[in-house]
Amino acid sequence: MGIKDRRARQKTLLRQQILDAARDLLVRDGYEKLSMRKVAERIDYSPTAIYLHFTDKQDLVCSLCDETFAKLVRELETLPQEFPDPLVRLRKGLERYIAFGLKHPDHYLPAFVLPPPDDLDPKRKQESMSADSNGLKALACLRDCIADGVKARKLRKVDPEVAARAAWAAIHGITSLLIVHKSFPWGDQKAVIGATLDAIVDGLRRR
Amino acid sequence: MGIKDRRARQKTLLRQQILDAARDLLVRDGYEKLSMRKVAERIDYSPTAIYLHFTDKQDLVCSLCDETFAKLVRELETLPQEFPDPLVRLRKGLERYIAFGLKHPDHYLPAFVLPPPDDLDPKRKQESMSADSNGLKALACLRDCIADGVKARKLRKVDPEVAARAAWAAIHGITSLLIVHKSFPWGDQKAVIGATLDAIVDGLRRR
DNA sequence: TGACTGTATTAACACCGTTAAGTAAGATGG
DNA sequence: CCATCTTACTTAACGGTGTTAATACAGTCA
Repeated sequence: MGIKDRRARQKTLLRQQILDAARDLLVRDGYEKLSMRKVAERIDYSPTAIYLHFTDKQDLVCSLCDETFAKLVRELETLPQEFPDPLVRLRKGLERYIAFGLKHPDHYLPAFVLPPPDDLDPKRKQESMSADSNGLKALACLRDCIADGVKARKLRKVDPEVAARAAWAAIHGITSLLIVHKSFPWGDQKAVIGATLDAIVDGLRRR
Repeated sequence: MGIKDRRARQKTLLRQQILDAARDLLVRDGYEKLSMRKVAERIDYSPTAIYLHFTDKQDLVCSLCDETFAKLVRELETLPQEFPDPLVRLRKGLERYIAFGLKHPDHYLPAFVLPPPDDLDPKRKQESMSADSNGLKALACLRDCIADGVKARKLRKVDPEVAARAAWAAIHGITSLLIVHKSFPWGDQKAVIGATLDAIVDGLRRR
């Protein structure tokens, strides 16, 4: 039954072609310029062909985002072996998160900043935020890091779940602001980033 | 020469009508549903009539945002007399900022979260981010509060400008995430907000 | 060979922001 | 009072969007 296989292979291949084209457009022209028609044109298919692989534009963008999440997670997962000390690991992890966002703004934007187009479809919501999604994996890295720090008595006895969300909020804040309001008079960007990181780490450090 | 006056009055009146209609649509149906045509329909004018009062959609939305900023600033400016102690004032101010965002998500979204549609026109950028804009006034409140705290030796000797931006980033992070990812499993929202505020305030407190 | 299956296309719908051209009413100057 | 001129406004249209329905066309299987 190799025929079905070949069909499936071709299908996933085209799917990846679509994803690649969309990502290209995203990186090159920015988020608001991305359109189904342009993606289709780039791969020499009719616009409707995309709908055989993605239910709609949001689905396409979500798939892109998931690839992005996966990439971010891959960068964060190696942290424990790189930095055994939970304190420096925390710092480095936060730094790496911000750097990732600033390096891939057009991925960060749809994944974290922009509101999901329709708040109505609950199926997709669950799916895009399910427990094993890459989106939550990244947060889990942070949570584990904090939990380790608490265990090692280097951090205060906080609820790692809550503290991770708060820390995430803070680094998301600086990341998204720097991306979205590029022309804001930030002064020394690195200083602002540093101050944010200091606040987070100092706020959690045991004293 | 009352005629010119009356004309001008009518003009600003219609302008305000447009703004009100747009705000209504924004609050009622959310940001992505806002369209020039719907605004026009709501005030019984043709879509193009709006262009006599606003150069384009971005201009309209920016004007809405500015009204929003003004409202926020009004809520923040009274803080010094309400809370003389810089430490509690800082805390209350941050709380109030977050509450404002959560209470008016459809104002907060275009004003702070969403990317300005085109990054090309430098004139409007300067205008919307000029030193005396309401957007910067809010940040100035925060900066002054921190500066007061440093002077009163209640806060560490930080650069108020940098610290204010970092603190802003943090509260913007939690505010925007709560708005944009409403269905995220936040657990106890208040706990996360509290943890963020604790981190900011504790990070700045003198010890 | 004929029916079936899945892939891809064309045409169309209902929107969108925005512009160009035209209209009609009211103010102004003679 | 009439002609002109200004201003407010509308209609029609352009080029774009996401998405759907109907259709053609290939390859697979009985």
